[in-house]
Amino acid sequence: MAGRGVTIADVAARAGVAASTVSYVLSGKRSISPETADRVMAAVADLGYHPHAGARSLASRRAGVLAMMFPIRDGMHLPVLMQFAAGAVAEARRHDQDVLLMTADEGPSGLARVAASAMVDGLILMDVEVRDQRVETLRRLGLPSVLIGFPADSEGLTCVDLDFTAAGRVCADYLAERGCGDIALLGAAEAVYERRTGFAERVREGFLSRPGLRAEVRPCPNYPTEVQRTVKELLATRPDLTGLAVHNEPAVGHVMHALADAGKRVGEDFHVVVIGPDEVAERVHPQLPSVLVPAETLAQTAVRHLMRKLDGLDVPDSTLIEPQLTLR
Amino acid sequence: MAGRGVTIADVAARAGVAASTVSYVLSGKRSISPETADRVMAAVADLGYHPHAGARSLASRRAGVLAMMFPIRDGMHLPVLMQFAAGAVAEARRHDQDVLLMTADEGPSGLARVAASAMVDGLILMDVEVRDQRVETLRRLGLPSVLIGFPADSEGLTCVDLDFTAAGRVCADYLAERGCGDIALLGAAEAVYERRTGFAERVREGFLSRPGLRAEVRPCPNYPTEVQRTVKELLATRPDLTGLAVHNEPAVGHVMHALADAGKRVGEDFHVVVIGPDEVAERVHPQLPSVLVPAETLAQTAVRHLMRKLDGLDVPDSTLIEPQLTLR
DNA sequence: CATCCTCATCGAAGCGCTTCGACAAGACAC
DNA sequence: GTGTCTTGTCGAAGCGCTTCGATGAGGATG
Repeated sequence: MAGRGVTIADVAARAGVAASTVSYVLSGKRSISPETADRVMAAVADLGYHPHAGARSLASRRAGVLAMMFPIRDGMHLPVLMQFAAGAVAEARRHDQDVLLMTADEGPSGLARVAASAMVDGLILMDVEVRDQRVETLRRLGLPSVLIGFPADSEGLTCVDLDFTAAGRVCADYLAERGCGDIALLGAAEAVYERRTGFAERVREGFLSRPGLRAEVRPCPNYPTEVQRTVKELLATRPDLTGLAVHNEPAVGHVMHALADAGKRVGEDFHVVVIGPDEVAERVHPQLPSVLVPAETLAQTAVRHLMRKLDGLDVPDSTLIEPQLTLR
Repeated sequence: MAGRGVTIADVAARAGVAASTVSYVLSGKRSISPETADRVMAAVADLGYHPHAGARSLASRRAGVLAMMFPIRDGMHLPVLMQFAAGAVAEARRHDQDVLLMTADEGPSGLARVAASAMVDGLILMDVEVRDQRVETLRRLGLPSVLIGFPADSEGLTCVDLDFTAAGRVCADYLAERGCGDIALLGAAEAVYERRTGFAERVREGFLSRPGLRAEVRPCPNYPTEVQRTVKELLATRPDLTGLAVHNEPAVGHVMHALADAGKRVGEDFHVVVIGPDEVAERVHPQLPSVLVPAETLAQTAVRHLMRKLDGLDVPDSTLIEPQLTLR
């Protein structure tokens, strides 16, 4: 009943077959008669057998483990990462894989280590930047991988990301439907723009793409006082503004405060929509509609793509996930 | 230079020694002459050798991997988990260990699986509850482990947690020092209290322990409208209240709003302190002081304790981490 | 100068699994 | 009844590493 120390030989002995037969029953790689298979499975259950992961990976050259490398860095929005991690683990388990956690500060050498030690079969790289050091190493290692985000040169890589253009567009649509003709997007902090120009650009593009609106995009710093100042300036220069999209998680609370100070009644004569995770939009007053990064879907997609690659199947080079608008 | 496929035999050949000698150089388990060691290390570097993790774990009965099982559940505060995860990975790497990510919904059978497959050497169980199903399995498996949180019966287990009593006390102290004589603690949602009575009790106890204050503790639901109602009721029944501690992350924004509605000027004639992560306290206006769960310290402590256990060393059964007050 | 240590190194066994080739035993054709 | 396929099973080799016992070369000792 206890699992510790039960080997395939024990199972074979109990079922009265050879060890290799047990292996074939478990992997299904050769046909085995139903009677034998039943006996083997019964023995497996009785003994609580689980194959030794190391032995298996040594013999089969498959570790049954995926690595997930995620960023730990200022300005990262942690809850989304966590949802992502949870989604990835759940999906990986459906494919009988486990997930090894790595952080970006291990850098390229971390990648080299797990690759060379055959510790993992594949890799998911989160929060990939336009110029990402790890990408070159990744190419060289030839370890199957999926990236979340797009590096400058995504040639030959498999990338998955939120469709930020669509996200921008969804926000503009939402505001337009509320009757706003004069709208603005309060963007991410400069630092984020610098790191990931592509993604900020795409949101801008989507936001400005709806015809018939006076729309503009402003970057916005993270510090509370500067958020307030930015909002005040915006309202001063655009007195007819009635709709605002905020794509800057830490700023949302302060934006709301500044709007209240300026006498705007959000949800009535003024409309705000957030691009960001649910918590941020829920924890302000009034609660706001939001376009969220569907972390779980992203994670699932990434893991599935990776599994397909491990199985030698084709996957699209680039996959964009539709944003979802949640009304509150 | 590429690492893939380089074996200990390759290193041995290049250094002109036996494979076992390479192994001893790398592990330090037998004395090797400096000259030989140098030659071996040079070969290792030249070839980019990393031992095959599976082979190593098979031969040495040590996987070099720690499992971290964390909860995915409503009401969990995700950012803290993430900080925790990051801290654990960082500390684990310092001990040359990797971290396998598991989620609580794998339950006891997940523990059995990783234990029996010798995939991990030890286990960190996060967010342990008073009545936790996994604890019994854990005892039976005999896998070295460290728990974050305290189950009802912690006999024979190694547990680490924030010192919640101290956290409650720190809040009361902060408010008292600001001249508040009449204070209250707005607690967590009922659900959390039900699951983890111990921890809520301890905060209460600490908060009420400071003599000379009129203090009370109220549970508080998560929904915005109910938060507002709770605050209103509180202010109505206790007109002289000038200090509030909030131990409920999603509620903080709404509490601030309700206080503003009631004409309280936070930071001036009224004081608020948060028990929770930095982000929550930073993203409201005005920013609030907070007592944070020192996730990183907790994670480090947990990993260190686990490593000591793996090395057969003694660790205290129970460790309480001091809370930290951050002023803003 | 023979004896006994110590130190550095080697060779071989074995960890638990997968996989390849071999091989009986039927099933089928002729 | 001989020959040819399948089908189900077995035995053995080998994955890359650690570890144990053995060995040989010097030093120290008497």
